[in-house]
Amino acid sequence: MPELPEVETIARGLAKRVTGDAVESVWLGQKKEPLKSPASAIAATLEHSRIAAVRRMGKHIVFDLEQDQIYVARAPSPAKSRKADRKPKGARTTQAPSMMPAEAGVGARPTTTKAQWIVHLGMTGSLRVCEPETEVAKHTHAILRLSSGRELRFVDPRRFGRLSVAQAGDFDAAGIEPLEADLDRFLTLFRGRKTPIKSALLNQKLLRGVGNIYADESLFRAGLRPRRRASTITRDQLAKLLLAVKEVLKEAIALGGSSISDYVDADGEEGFFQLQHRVYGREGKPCLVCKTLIKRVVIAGRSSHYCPRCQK
DNA sequence: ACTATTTCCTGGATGC
DNA sequence: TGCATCCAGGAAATAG
Repeated sequence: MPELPEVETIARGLAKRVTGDAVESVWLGQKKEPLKSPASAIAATLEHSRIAAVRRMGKHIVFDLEQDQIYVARAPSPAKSRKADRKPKGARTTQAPSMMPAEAGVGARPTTTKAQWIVHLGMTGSLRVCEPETEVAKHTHAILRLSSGRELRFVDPRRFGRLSVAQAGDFDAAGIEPLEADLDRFLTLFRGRKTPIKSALLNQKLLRGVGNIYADESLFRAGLRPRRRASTITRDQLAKLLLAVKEVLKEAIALGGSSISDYVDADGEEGFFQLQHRVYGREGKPCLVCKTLIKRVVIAGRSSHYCPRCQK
């Protein structure tokens, strides 16, 4: 269940491995859930693009792409392009268009277009760099063939993950980055909100990147119960919460994230922050501070763990 | 405009 | 051993 620290770890690992590489061809599976943009748009944007950078925005992994245009194709009529988009079901692979230099026309100048490939891993999504001969895992939904000869594969059994493309600059995850938030901006997020603070922390339109584990851990460190109404929390308590959120996220990034279920980073390494969890997954166990048994309640459909004594 | 609840998915764990 | 049931959870959709 990749949250901000896991996504950060994965993005860093991928950046190390594929920055500067180019996408030669793309295969997309027939399952439609993982594709947020049309398959044709994803393939067209990725193919023949260089990966200029890989970074994290909230829980999204953003691949910054650059593509040299040899010539600017005449825009096809809408009806024609609609038809061209309708590909047969099953394996979809597009071939490189034959670009004859003559077609470029005299005086045509190469231009570079910039775009982005955006990956959300959902619960069980993973991106793997592997050799072409590696057996294709079950639930593989996308394979990018790279000019280095390797492949970048998107695997996601539960299909909560999402792939999309955007023109450069068009993609902007909602909410503020918790690690960049200052107190004033943090305070405005909760002003007048009657929702439980746990729900507010999970709301990506407010704060991006915090998920169930880090919400629970942050609330424990701040001494706040998950059900506390956001608007009833004092400025001082929110200041403490912001510090707790940043501290938890930074510590988790330093340890490579939390490995529960089968999370591993781009190198197949497990994270170690799960060993630092003080409340998450510890229902019925003694609080590490006061020995009171940790409670679990459901908020916004999520398991929420807290110490009834340390958190008010 | 907010807030709360339901839905989508599969694999692993549990119970009989 | 086998089969049914439940649970995990991010975010979009739906309902209130």
